[in-house]
Amino acid sequence: MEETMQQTTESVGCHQMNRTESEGYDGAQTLMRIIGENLVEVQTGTTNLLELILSPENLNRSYRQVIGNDGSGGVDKMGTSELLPYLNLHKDELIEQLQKGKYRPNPVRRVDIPKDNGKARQLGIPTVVDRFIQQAISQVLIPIYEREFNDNSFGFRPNRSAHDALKRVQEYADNGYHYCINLDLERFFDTVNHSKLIEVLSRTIKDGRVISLIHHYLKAGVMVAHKYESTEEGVPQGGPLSPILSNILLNELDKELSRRGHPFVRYADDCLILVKSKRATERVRDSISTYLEKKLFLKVNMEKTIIRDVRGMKYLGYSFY
DNA sequence: GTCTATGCAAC
RNA sequence: CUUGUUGCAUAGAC
Repeated sequence: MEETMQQTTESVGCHQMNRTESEGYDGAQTLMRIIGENLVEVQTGTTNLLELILSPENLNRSYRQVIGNDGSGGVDKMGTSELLPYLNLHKDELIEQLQKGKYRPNPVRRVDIPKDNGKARQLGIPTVVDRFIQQAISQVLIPIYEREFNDNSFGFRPNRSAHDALKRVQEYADNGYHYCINLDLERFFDTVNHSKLIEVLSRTIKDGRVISLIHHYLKAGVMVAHKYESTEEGVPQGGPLSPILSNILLNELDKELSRRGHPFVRYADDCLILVKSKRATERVRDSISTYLEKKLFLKVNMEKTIIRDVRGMKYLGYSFY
């Protein structure tokens, strides 16, 4: 075990780019330190973001996260156990391709899993190497976007739990917001509009190479029973990068709700809008639905979008009473 | 405070 | 070869 970790540090942490571009490498090191220690001062407009993603520290963290997540209880860790040998052989080539914008992600693997309600959830599972790279991207985007995200957004974010979200709903309810609209976005992950997401990303991320890499991940396609299918929309359910991408897009919804003065609580795609009067509920529901469809290109499921008194409302697995 | 390992939950 | 992010709990090592 300890030997494996030692190997890890050497293989993933070893940096061949250091020889050819020591200046860029040192810059990345510095940026890494700034992001880690002081979120406020990092310049998101940097064009050095890719170097930050490919820095040894970030890649090491990414490796350990990907390995650690696999159910390594004992028997089945075949997928991730192959990552270290692969990186030992190909990491220089991999990093070079990523730097030159030549890297092409592999299609995701389609796996259907049954949901509670009997329907199937379609997972899109990237290869271990792509999970590794996506994790590295995610780790750099998280501190950048944590500053931009809304205080009422709770899903997929560090130091924020579903319980925190419920407490926030309770606070609003106690302050006179007795009615709520529970928006249901139809197959949200599968219907994310690539152009819109890239547009929103580009406002903050100024390193075109990173934008391009993420775009390639969105378009990587999917293998369904040994047949390739292109992906024109959606983010893969199962990619390490997908949670933050979903929050980046839905942060636009948060901003719109704030602009209109509507209190809300959002956990991933599960959004609760709170209003004081019953009469306002349908008007708000309809205008926000129009916004989601026209501006964010997301479909609202009107049948499953429920309006009711907060008391008795079921949210994030709990009921209010 | 950092880090391993189980287990549960939300989406 | 059922993936992912996040949170909580328990045990243990510094």
